[in-house]
Amino acid sequence: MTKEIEKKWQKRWDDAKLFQSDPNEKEKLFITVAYPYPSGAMHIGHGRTYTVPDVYARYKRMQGYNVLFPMGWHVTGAPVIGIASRIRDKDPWTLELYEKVHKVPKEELPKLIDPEYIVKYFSTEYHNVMSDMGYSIDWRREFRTTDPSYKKFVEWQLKQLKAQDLVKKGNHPVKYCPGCGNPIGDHDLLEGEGATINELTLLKFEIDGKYLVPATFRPETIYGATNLWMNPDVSYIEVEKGGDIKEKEGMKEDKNIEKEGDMEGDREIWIISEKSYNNLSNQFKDLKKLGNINPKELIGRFVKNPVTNTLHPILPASFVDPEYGSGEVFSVPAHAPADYIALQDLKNNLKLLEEYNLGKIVSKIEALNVVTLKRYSEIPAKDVIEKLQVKSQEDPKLEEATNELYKVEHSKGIISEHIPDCAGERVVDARESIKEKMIGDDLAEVMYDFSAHPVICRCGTHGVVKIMDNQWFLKYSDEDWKVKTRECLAQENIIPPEIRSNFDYYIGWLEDWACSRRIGLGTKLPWDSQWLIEPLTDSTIYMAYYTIAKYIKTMDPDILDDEFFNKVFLSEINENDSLSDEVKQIKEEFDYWYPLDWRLSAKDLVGNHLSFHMFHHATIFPKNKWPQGMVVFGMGLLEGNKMSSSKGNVILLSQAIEDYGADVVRLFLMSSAEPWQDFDWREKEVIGTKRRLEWFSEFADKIKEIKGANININNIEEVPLEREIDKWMISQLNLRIKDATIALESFQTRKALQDSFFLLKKDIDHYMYRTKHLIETKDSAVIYALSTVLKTWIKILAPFTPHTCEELWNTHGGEGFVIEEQWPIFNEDLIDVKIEKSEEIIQNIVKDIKHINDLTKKDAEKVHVYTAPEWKWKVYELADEIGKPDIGQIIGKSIKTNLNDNKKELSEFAKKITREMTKTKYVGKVDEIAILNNAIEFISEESGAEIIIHEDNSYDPKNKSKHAIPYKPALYIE
RNA sequence: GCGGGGGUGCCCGAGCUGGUCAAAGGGGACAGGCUUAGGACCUGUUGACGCAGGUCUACCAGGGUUCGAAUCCCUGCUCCCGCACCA
Repeated sequence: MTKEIEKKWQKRWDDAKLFQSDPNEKEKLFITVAYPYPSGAMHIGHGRTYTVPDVYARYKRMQGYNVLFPMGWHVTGAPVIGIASRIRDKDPWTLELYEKVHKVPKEELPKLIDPEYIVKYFSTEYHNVMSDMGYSIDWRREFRTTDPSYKKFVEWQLKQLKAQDLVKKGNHPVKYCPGCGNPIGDHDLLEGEGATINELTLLKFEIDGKYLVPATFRPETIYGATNLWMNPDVSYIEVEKGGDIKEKEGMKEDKNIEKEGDMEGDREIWIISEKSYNNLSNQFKDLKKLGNINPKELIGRFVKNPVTNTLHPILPASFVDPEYGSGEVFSVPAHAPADYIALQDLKNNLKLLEEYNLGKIVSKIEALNVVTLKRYSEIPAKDVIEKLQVKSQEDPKLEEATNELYKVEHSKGIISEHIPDCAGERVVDARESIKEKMIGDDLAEVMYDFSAHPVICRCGTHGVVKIMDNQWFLKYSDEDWKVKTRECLAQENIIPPEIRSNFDYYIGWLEDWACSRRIGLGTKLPWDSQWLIEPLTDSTIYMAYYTIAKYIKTMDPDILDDEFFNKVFLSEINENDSLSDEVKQIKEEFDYWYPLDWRLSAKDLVGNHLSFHMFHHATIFPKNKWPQGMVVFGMGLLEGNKMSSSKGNVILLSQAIEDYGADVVRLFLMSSAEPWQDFDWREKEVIGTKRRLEWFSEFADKIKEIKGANININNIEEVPLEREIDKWMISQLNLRIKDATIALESFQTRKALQDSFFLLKKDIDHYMYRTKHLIETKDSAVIYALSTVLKTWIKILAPFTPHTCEELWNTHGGEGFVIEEQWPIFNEDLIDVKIEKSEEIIQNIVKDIKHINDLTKKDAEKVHVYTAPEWKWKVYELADEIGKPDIGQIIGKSIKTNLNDNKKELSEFAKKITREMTKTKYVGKVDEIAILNNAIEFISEESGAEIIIHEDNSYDPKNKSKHAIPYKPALYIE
């Protein structure tokens, strides 16, 4: 039933072309949300992301804006290539994922061996589910990022950047699988997820004209080296470096290329572990394998320290990992707990000392201090080992000791006085300068390694760090560009505001970005066709493309040259231009919609997509075309756990629509959290949402029942309202409209619904409960109030639950589409705090009577009510004017204005009011007698007692009337 | 480490430009009403104490500012997120 209704309205909107937005005389609003990368089916997390802009778009249309809400598909990139090949290889994990989680039908599955088919299949899936959700998208502008005309657009953009000298050539390390011959991301890994690439410095220790090349994070500790470690049980090899220089050609082409050590060096022979060759050969491409070396022949011999020129012995150590670095370690016992303890172990290992005849050498080794630390001795490694009671090389606490010391030295360490050149410098600074100097003097090289081993590709091969060279980069490090981008940020609205400092941070932090790739779907670099444009780079200013997509999609791509895009996007129209009518129209459309008003996107894209978006707009477009606003989204949880397709912890959006209907899904997603917060899909609460929406649908029937006739919201019979409770209902309605409107203005969908749906529903419940004794009488004021509420309510909820609202609108006499109605405008005059107060007074009296009944364990038969006399109101007003609970002032002024002859009574009450005024806000005098009389039936019914309202205290046996306070009548219960 | 954001009642979560906050709303639990019955709906209870509408203790911990702090300031503890070549 629900489904039919939803389909019906979707078709009617479509037939009426409601969401096809073209330039007109109205004020425009252009909103986009990150276009999806369709490599899988849409789940409820995506549902939230795309519902928010739809709600906002619908809301703004009702406010009279001409809203453009388009959608496209970001299909460029590498992941689908991997997915396709895994499906081709019948990888069981992938097959199960696509069959069970993404629910791809059996007959479609084999077709997913084609990456193009994958994105086609899922972008169609996305399109269909978005339609089922009722999104108000202008589908005429739909496109994929592999469309020929889009490629032309991307090419134009890159050429713009190149012309502005914002593109350069360089090298970059990536995770790489030698087996597949491709770079690999985390999602391509069997093992080693989360491993990062660390930069190490490889130092050259000379022996016989060859080099041992241990790598380190801490080149400054070279001054504290005492020996080298090699693992006698590992195979080592000799490699020739720098013999072949054919790769130097690239440098001639581009003089801007940074000086790279591995290209400069002369021919050298290095000794490294056989296992590290795999990794190093991908970073130094001029590395050539020579012969094997027996480490046992080297142990006991001496190498030369590249900086101090001292000679260090080579010693055996089992802890040396042949896969890490070069499979060699230089030992700094003063500052590395592992080295310190390994040395201790060796000193005590007489057998080993004898085997290599090392006794004399080892006994002479003394730890050398490099770094001074407060509260540590000259040999901090020893301090830490003793503190944590590390027993041996094998002790697991050794790692903890190492981490602790590395951290402290990094953050607090100062280079000791006896170290030449950098004495007194902070460790962080000295580390950089020493590294730079050594590299400059050809005494060191930069190398990369994973933070954790092993890293294994899905194909089973061990991954390596490969230097991709002759890469193209966008110069996000360029200071002028950063300045412009910050300007762009400064003029944007950022929601939530806390994110602004994040953006600022990222703009500063971003360095040059590799914008070219070897594999994936995408556009070729216009000036270097061996490279594809990286998929974040091709999606920075695509919002501009939406504005003209409906025209250029069908145009011959050859026409779409630089001149065309320059005219459309960058030129000012003037009389002399000989633009064709077509180009002119396209340009006018772009100028109408741009700048973009709102860009919505997920939180994790702040550091890349969204920042790039600002970078590119800032440099390509003039200021008046810069984006105006950004809304950043939180994540989705499922029953408290993080949603993840790859772990199977998702509910597909199509499934949710099937189970609950689009409107329930929309309502839940919009009401359970604000867009930037994480929402949690809990089935129990979804069901609760469903019930409440049903209640809303049935509300009209309830009114009909009271009225005993059909309601026609187009023709509500107006009745003047006399009773407070009826005015109260209208007051609440206006209050809820007001709060919801303000909330929606800043995308607070949750607050908007909280006010306009959940709290308003409570108000209605209350009102109907409160007027239940009137309902049988077909009270015309009640019917009027409820009908008015219904009519407004349907409108307010229309952006959230559009199908339900259209249906209700349609079946209760509404004309046309409800989403074409004017958004309700609240009437400030009808929001009356005094009315609210009077209802509070009634509720409090009922509560108090019940409370007293409970305490006295008796049921009241008669309740006498006494209201506060005039002078007490005056005192309250006076206190309110003073504004703070200053008893002296309140009493003083009260006496001065002669409010009561009985000074004692006056001061007693003044004391009371100082306490009261911090609890209850003074909103002006209300006619308590009238209020009470209007509610006397209700109070009597609720309390089960006879209510007697006294205008004076002629009957007051227990002298209770003196307790009466404004807003708080005194009670005497019999 | 760098950067950002948090810690609220059984749970989730609002409030946080200081007083109307014992603290919204939802979920759960309990009681009552409606009803043949109810997981549906409505009403109420859900920190402690109190035989007259009140009092006390409370918003991570400790300190401070203030007539007054969940809300402002300092200190500590603790949790979450991002840190790149990837959408």
